[in-house]
Amino acid sequence: MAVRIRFAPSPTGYLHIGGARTALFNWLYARHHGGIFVLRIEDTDLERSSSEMVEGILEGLRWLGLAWDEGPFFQSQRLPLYQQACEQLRARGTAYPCFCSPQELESRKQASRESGSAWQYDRRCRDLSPAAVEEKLRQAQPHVLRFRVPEGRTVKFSDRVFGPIEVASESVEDFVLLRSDGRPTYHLCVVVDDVDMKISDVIRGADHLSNTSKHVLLFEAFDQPLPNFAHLPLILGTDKKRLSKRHGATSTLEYRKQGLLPEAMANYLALLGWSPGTDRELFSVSELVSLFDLDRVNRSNAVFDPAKLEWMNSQYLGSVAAERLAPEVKRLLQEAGLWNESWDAGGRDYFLTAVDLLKTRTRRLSDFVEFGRAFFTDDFNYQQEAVEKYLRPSPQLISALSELRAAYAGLKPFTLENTERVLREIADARAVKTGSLIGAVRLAMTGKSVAPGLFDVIITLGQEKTIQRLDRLLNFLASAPALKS
RNA sequence: GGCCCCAUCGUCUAGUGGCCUAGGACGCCGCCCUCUCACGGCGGAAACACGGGUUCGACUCCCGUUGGGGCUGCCA
Repeated sequence: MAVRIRFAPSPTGYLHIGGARTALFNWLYARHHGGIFVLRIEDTDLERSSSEMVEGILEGLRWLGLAWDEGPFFQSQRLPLYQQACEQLRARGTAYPCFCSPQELESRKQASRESGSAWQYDRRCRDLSPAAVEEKLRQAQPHVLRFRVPEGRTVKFSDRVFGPIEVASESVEDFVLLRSDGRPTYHLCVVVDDVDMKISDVIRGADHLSNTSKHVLLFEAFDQPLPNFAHLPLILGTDKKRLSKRHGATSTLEYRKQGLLPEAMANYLALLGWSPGTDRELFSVSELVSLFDLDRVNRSNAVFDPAKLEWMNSQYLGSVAAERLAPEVKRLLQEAGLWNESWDAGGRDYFLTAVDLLKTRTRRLSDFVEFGRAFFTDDFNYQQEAVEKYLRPSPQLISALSELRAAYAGLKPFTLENTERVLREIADARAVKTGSLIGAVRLAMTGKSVAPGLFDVIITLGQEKTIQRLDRLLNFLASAPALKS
């Protein structure tokens, strides 16, 4: 049987981490089995759905590289299909109109709660006489359509992750299929659509595990075979509560904004609830596709750990080619107003070298802008703590610096070896600790006490800029005698 | 409350009755490398929720307890 799977988000919220993981698992499963990945937007609750949310969800999926083969289909545009399905059920007697108003229901629910018993729809309208129903209908009494849950049944299905599940039909209530305004509900739509779209495997969050018994009953009512079900354990926040807006940046797109690489995100998400069974943790997307399958999906919920995600991102940042990072860094620099057009042309090599130097020291893309500022502009300040640490202006330091400046100005091949040799010689000759001199020069070059290897920085910046920056530091020292010594 | 599900280091996980004095990863701590930081390398602290069974033998199987999660909407 052809593998056809679907991701069916509801546009009542953004694509959060849990949704992204569900989408990823669906996508991986489809790719692994050479199947079709259908995207379906479940927007039957139109008050709470919005096109902005839809766009955000699509954007999130695109960012993660989860291309869909069919859709997006919108349930709001398939209403006739659901109406027709309802008529079918009605004709077969497996659905009935219910005239209880929300208020009535609420008060009865309240009453039963106060008496200490568990509430479930009391089926008051389940067995109204045909005449009574007709009369109420003629009076245009508002009503919903409910599913007639069979009695004395054990609903069974086998979940690919959770195994065999059995539920007594008594614990399933006569749920609503059609709202009083005629719009269908989720339970009806999923089943109708999964049948219509010939979905072979339903892979979704475990929050739907209990709902599945309703769906199984519906499939049966339509005389349709069950798809395979696979429920994914939920992703929880650090407080072990289900992930929600409350937990900060849970929108997937928010992570893009924070400088995450989509491949790192996908890699991290793949390992939440699934394991390849080996000690390896870093996988390319194509490796994930070939390794992934449902049989190694866990049953227990997982806590989302931002620290590990960030670590994984740093692994990708450090190992990926500078060319891959270039467009991302460019975007960030443009936003920061630091982008120089020449870096797309003659200055390309310089730009890529800078990216290479910085990438093992970054955990997020945004670090390129802050941590790497001195590579992209002359407009940087001397970090206060770096000044305090490396600029105790002793006569030796100052004369060593000016000697270095002079030596660098005349250095013929301005290479890594030469710049380092010269500096060390001067430090020795002036009885200045090499580390101190290096620290001071690093401050001159970057304004910071932390940076890539000094001589890498120097030869990347080039002779001219190196000298300019040494001059700037010398001026600073000359005009700042107030520094504590 | 009722129904369903889950339970290995703080977190993600490996483990499928003896290979476990429980392995890996993140985070944390120490050391090495070293011009700082990062990378990398080495080492350390850190877990089978509890109680009963079953078995020659349980992290692994069964039952119970506890804890956690989900559903219980004219949300999805």
